[in-house]
Formats: sequence, structure tokens, C-alpha cells
Amino acid sequence: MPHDHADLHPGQDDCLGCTSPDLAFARHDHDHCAADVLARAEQLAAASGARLTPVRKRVLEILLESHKAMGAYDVLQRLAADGFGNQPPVAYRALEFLVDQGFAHRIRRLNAFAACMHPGETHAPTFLICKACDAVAEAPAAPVRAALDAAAQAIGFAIERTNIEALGLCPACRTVAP
Amino acid sequence: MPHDHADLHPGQDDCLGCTSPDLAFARHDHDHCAADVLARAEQLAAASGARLTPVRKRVLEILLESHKAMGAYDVLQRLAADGFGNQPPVAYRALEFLVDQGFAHRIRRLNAFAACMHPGETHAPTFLICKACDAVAEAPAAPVRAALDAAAQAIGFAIERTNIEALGLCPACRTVAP
DNA sequence: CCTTGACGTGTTACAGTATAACATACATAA
DNA sequence: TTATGTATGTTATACTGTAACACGTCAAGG
Ligand SMILES: [Zn+2]
Ligand SMILES: [Zn+2]
Ligand SMILES: [Zn+2]
Ligand SMILES: [Zn+2]
Repeated sequence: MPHDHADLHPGQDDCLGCTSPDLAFARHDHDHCAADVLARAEQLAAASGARLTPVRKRVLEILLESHKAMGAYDVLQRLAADGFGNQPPVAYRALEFLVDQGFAHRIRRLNAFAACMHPGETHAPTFLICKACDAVAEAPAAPVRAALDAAAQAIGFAIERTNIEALGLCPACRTVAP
Repeated sequence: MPHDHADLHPGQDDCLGCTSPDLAFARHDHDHCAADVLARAEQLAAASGARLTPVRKRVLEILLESHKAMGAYDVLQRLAADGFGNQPPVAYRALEFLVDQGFAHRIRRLNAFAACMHPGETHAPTFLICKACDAVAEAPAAPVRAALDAAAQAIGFAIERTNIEALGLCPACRTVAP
């Protein structure tokens, strides 16, 4: 989904940075980053008939405020402050919707949720979680998934869903604390 | 660690089945399977100085009763029935020890724990979880881990620990419920 | 011998995560 | 209109995990 962007270099016809895997770990124009993902999610929802209601959209906005994963109860606090319900199911249901639609991912290692940074694109989510700054990036996972599929196929196992998560240090935090 | 096994074919000098990844999904001599792993764990503990105390050993035995993952509270119930403490920390501490020693793995998708089926061998654990029969197998993961390392290295991320889990249908359950 | 310190176990109490079940509201369709 | 499906809100409860302290054992060092 091409879009205008003031910072584009001459001859650059799209904001390539928006889909870069390491963007989460680098300083970048995150307002643009988040707005772009939100717009794409809205388009996808409209196209598929999925109802991105106020609560659900608000939850996605909240997740998109940073590249960190948020616990359901943190999301809930924000929702309550915005006048929505303040009971756990309110947050969990909205999060479940977003996950089902592919607009968010569940990071099981953290008992938390993160906005999907490239909704619509089919991707076997693979997460790199920085233990120092808590940022979460979706890494390019095609080769990982292929290797996993091969291992499964070798023994006749049919994979339906995967959770691939790696904990470590992002490029920025590595240099600070070796 | 070679060992005697009555079922070995002539010319077979070790129980190769014990390390086969799909063993968890196939009918097999599980008593032998579990006893073998337990013996290996005991040897490793003795060699490293790690203290495989009664509670810890009992927890490993409990995990080894099947190829399924068990929740900490299920383990705890069993411990209590055996006369050990019946408070959560008793189970969690023993499980933590086993995980630290590489005698068990934590399956985050299930909030549960499973015995490691090849302790001592360095392995980046990758789990195949059957959603029908709940069996959990550790798959050969070297290629998966290599692909993940490559993806991480490409953006300068230093991986420390990984959780790679796949949910699906095992060979046996596939044929029953397509 | 006795002390000291490390470690393992047991307990209380609590924190954090998640869901079941029911009530209400609103949309759309028959 | 009435019915039906879906979304939201609420109560209550279940499930998962940890902090902190008390007690016992054992080995090292006085
Ligand atoms: Zn961003
Ligand atoms: Zn970082
Ligand atoms: Zn077995
Ligand atoms: Zn199965």
C-alpha cells in the first residue's frame, strides 16, 4: 500500500522503512510508522467486513504507541481512562479480535500483546524481544518457518499455528551493555 | 549413552528409538523410554554436582509418565499425594530446577512443563504440540535455529534464548480426524 | 565440639493472568 | 415489528506465578 511521505528520497516511491524488520529497534518516525499500520488495518477490516469498532480501534492505537508488547491489564487501564469498560473481558475481547484478524500478535513469553507491524501480509510471525529495552520486532521468518515445516513434515506432523520467539539484545542495547 | 534393551534387533547396538523425535506420537515402550531418560538425568546430575533431590526426582518422574506437558498445579497435586508439600512454590521450584538443568522444558503456549527427552545433548528446543492428543515432541531443530540466528544476525540482534513451538496434528491424530 | 553459612523444603500470603456466565444495547433482516 | 446476531459491560471466579519468611540439614572452619 503506497503512501505519501515527506521524508522520501527522490526516486523512492514508497516508505520502505515501514516494513523493515529492525525498525522497531532503531530511532524512527514512529508517528508515521503507527499511522501507516493503523490505516492499513482499517482498510483491511473494511475490505473483509470485520468490524473495527471504537474499543477495538482504540486498543490497536494503544498497542501502536510503541514497539513494546503490552499486558492485557495495561491495555485495560488505558481503556478505562478513555471511558470504556474497566473489566478484564473488555480488554481480552478486543485483543482477541485483533489477534484473530492478524492486527496484533500474542507474545506468550511476555504474557503480552503487540501490534502487528505488517498486517495483511501473510507471515509466520517470529519475534525478537530485547530484554533490555523491551522492544519487540517481527523478524523475516520465511526461512525459519520453512525449516520448521520441513522438520514437521519429516515426521508427518501438520503444523497449524506457531509461536516463535527469541529473547536477547537488540542492536542498540548490545552496544550499551555488552 | 548406550544401554541394554531387550527389544533391540540383532546388530543394533543402542536403543535408537529413544532419541527419535516422533517417538512421542507413536506407540512405544514408554516405560523403557522414561526409565532411560531418568537414568541419563541422574547421571548428568551426579556428574555436574546438581542435586537431584527426592522432590525434584519425583517431579521428573511425574513429567516422564507421559509425553504430555503438565501444568505446575497438576504436578503439585501429585506431589501432595506423595506426601510432599502442597503449596505452589514446591512445584515451581522443582520445575525451575529441572528447566535450569535442562531436564525439562517450559511450554509457554500451554503454561506447562514437559520432560526433556534428550537431556545432556545441546539442543535448541523446538516443540510440536498435538492439539488432539496433547502429546508434545521435541523436533530436530538445528536448521530452524540456524534460520533464526541468520535472521537475527542480519539486523544485529543477539539471541539468548528461544521459544519455538508449533501447534497442530500429530501423524496419528491426523489420520483419525482429518 | 560448636558455629556459621549455604542450600533445600515448607508455609503464608499475595500478585498477575484469563475466562465463564449473564445482562444490556444495538444493528440488521425476516 | 420481531427476531437474530453481535458487541459491550459487569460480576464473579478460575488459573498461573512469586515474595518473603521459618525451619531443617549438612559441610566447612573455628
Ligand atoms: Zn515505529
Ligand atoms: Zn533493546
Ligand atoms: Zn515415551
Ligand atoms: Zn496427536
